[in-house]
Amino acid sequence: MVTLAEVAQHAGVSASTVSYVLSGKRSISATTRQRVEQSIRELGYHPNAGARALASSRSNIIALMVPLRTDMYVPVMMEIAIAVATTARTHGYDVLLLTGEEGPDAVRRVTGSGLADAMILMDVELDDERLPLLREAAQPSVLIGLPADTTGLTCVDLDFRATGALCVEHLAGLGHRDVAVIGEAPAVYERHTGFAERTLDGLRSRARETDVRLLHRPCEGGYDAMAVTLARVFDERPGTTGFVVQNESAVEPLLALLRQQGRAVPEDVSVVAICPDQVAVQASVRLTSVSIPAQEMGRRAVEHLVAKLDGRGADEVVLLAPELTVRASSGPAAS
Amino acid sequence: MVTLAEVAQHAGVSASTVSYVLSGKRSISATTRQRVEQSIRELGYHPNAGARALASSRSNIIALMVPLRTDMYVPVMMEIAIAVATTARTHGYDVLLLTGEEGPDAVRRVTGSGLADAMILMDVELDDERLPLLREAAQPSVLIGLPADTTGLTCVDLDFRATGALCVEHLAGLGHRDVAVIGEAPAVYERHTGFAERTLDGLRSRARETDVRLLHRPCEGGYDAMAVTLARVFDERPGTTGFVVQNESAVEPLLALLRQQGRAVPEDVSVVAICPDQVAVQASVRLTSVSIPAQEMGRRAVEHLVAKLDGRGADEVVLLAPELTVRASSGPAAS
DNA sequence: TTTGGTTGTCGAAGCGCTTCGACAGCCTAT
DNA sequence: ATAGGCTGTCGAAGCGCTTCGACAACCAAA
Repeated sequence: MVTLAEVAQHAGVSASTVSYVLSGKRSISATTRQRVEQSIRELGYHPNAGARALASSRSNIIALMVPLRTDMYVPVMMEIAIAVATTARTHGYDVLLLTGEEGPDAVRRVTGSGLADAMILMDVELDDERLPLLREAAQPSVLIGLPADTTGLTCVDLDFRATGALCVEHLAGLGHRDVAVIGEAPAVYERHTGFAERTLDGLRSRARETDVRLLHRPCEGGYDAMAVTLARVFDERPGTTGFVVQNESAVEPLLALLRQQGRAVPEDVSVVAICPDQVAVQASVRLTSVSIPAQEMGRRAVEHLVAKLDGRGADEVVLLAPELTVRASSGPAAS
Repeated sequence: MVTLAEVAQHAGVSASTVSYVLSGKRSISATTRQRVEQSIRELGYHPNAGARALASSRSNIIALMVPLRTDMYVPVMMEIAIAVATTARTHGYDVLLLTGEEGPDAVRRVTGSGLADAMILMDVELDDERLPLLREAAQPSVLIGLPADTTGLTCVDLDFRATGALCVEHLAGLGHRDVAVIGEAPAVYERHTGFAERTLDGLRSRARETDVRLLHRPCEGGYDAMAVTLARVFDERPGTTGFVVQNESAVEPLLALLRQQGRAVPEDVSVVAICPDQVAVQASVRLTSVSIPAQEMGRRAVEHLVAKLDGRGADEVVLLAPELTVRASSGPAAS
């Protein structure tokens, strides 16, 4: 294990000089810098992370809390996590992976131990237990998601209200009057996950404005659950011609069932999904969809955090504008 | 920020005593221990991670390298990652998330800086550039996956060879004579990912033994790619009655296409998938499948690592035995 | 009573780094 | 020539913890 002192000796300078070469916090003559850099390379020196953290009280680590459950949005979570990790690296940070399992304790542990300089939280509930801790914490944090009370917090999320509105608007514009919403699993609503409720909000308010009748049904993923839900939908509203699907794992089952019932997409029934683009283009019908900008969210979260760590940037709620891409699953309502 | 010294003062003991209470490395009288623990609680003390790492040269962090690409097995990767994180926590370790992006440099950075005490690598290629570094590293490591040369390494993986054999065996036992294998995307084979080749190996050798004719076709995920592939299969082997699918994102498209062509599953055609159980039961036909024990793999990897860190346990290759669950997608060959 | 072994506690050294103040050397303006 | 301001470098003090050796205090055996 090569140390700073050894590099200094090898280069014939003092330890502090080597440190300043590394950090760039004081000016160093070109010749000295080169000599030091040469020694670093020759000896294969890597600064010790612990020592650095201790001396500078900066760990250069960002903690990322991911939800423990894998009952929803797995690809989205993964994409966000990877975007966070790669973006963090470009700013010289590493990422610590925490699962939601520990809950508030994890926040205490991280803020108390100086393990991480900052935190990113995913899957935030409307009234999350962790929020008070974050407000008091010395370390900055960013939420991916939107809780009920955002004072003193910074959040990044898709504007799900606008997303809901956009979906209805699209279908209304095509002449659909009866629209069914296939929502997330009931459990998601029960734990008051913000995005699900906000989407519903957007759907409903725009439906009112455009004179669309809305039927909202939560739905577990999978074929069987979707079959039951779909039967109920057509039972209650036989004239349904439009679908908005928020549950990723209900999309393909829905398409299969519609096909099976002889309802053509998009001739008889239009489907709009809220899902990552990748899912939309891989489906058996290329789906008209509002994409979930997972990478963008991860990237933005890290950049906000880095700004805060550098003393720039203040608390702020960033809602990304939804974009609807028309593909092959939606068309004019049959009339 | 409360320090050890402050706790010591508050409890009326020396710093080292507090340290020994925390670590349990020396015996402490019950009364002293209680007094110290009381002070820790009252002051809300959390040991500083950096200081600890520096003094003990142990960071209590395990690095996890996940593949950057999300072109395959996303749910599996996610499940492994979460299993690693939760298992690590039960042993007092945190997990650092690294993406494959940096490649060998990431290994150097981690081993050089003492950032982590150990590493877990996913998505290992047959002849991975990172392997030589791992063999030399002071820190122990575990691979999830199986490279060509495993000397000096410890690996955990599903026995994909046996998995392939098991799939063929099941279909052969049902009387199928012409079996098509829908493989991973061509890129996966090109980069010599071990599991894909080993599966193929197992499929082929058992096919030879059971007198089954095999047709292997790599396939990008998605509906369109599957349609092209399927057309080719029936073109070349019209008598095909069995399918083994390794590419998760080809499963649902395959089922949809078969249905569309009027081929009933499992009456006309049997399908066996290699995928997580969750995917198998959520499909439009409940799939006969060999499950990928993602959680188990993550757990085993961590436990091996912890054993090594404790001075127990040696290098070893652990191949988990595959298990085939018969569901509704396979049945006797029509004859 | 002395000796020897435990048990529980303490003090001090040091892990490898950052950072502050000091200062030598030089250049420019007086 | 002198004062003042830069630049580039160094020494030393710590960051908060672990850990080693030392050593009182006690008990049991001789």
